Amino acid sequence: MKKSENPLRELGRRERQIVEAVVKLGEASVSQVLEEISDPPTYTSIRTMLQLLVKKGVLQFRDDGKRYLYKIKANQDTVRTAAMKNLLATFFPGSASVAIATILDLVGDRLDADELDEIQQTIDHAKKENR
Amino acid sequence: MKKSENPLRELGRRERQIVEAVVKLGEASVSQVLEEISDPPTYTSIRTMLQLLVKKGVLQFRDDGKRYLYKIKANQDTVRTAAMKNLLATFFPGSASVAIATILDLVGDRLDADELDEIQQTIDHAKKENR
DNA sequence: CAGAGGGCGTTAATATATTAACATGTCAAC
DNA sequence: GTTGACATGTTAATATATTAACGCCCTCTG
Repeated sequence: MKKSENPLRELGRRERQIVEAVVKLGEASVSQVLEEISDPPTYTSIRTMLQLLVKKGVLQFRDDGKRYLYKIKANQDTVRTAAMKNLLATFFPGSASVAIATILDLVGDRLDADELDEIQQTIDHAKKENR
Repeated sequence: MKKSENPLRELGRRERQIVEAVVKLGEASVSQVLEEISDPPTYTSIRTMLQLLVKKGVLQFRDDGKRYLYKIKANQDTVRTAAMKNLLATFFPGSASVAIATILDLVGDRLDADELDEIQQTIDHAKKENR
């Protein structure tokens, strides 16, 4: 099967939806994926897709007692970074600050002081790097 | 055709790729989309997809002399925000700071002082809001 | 132990996405 | 004025994604 820098971009609608569910859950059974999806097909269909995605090399699975648990094959961080990179290039070309503003806007209230501090530190760090 | 909060999520592989190209370019002709895509099919194929996407209500087009220019139908900001929201929920569940750190990491060197200041101001603003 | 619930393996049918051929039209250059 | 580049309209073939049926195997429970 074909290998890509960003396997997530090579997928169809449903495939993508399922992979995203798995990524979000970290590691998931068929049932969990089923619950995660808002407009799900049958249990069997999801299972077929998961198998297909394994065959394509996007997911991997392991035995957990009597059922399987699926997770993404590539490194989590790699996938995250690739996804963010793509998003920036597509929706926020050359304006990191706008992207960050959008995040802050989205997170809104649910942002506690600790997280804000973490972000502040990250910024400070970037400033030093850039000096 | 069906309408969705986030039309980008309803698309197949190629459809998505094409829409992303259009979004990135803001407004684009068939040729421009063709150039934007790394592994493009024929000119005619892209044209068919663009037409289909118009029929689906994802894109709109207008006459520009002898050719058409396509752009996304929904509001740009809405699309941006929806895309970011989805990315956060999927890849950075509950960790806005990690997402921001990832951005800063990605942007890296290409980040000039002005942009850093803008970001800083955004953070400051968020801090006040949150007090 | 019979039956229900839940899981997997295999295979097939269907829907949709994807690619592209063919016919036409326009404009600019030779 | 004829040719070539580039554009569109229409229609069809093909590939792929998507859905799901069917059969079998466990394990729990009445």
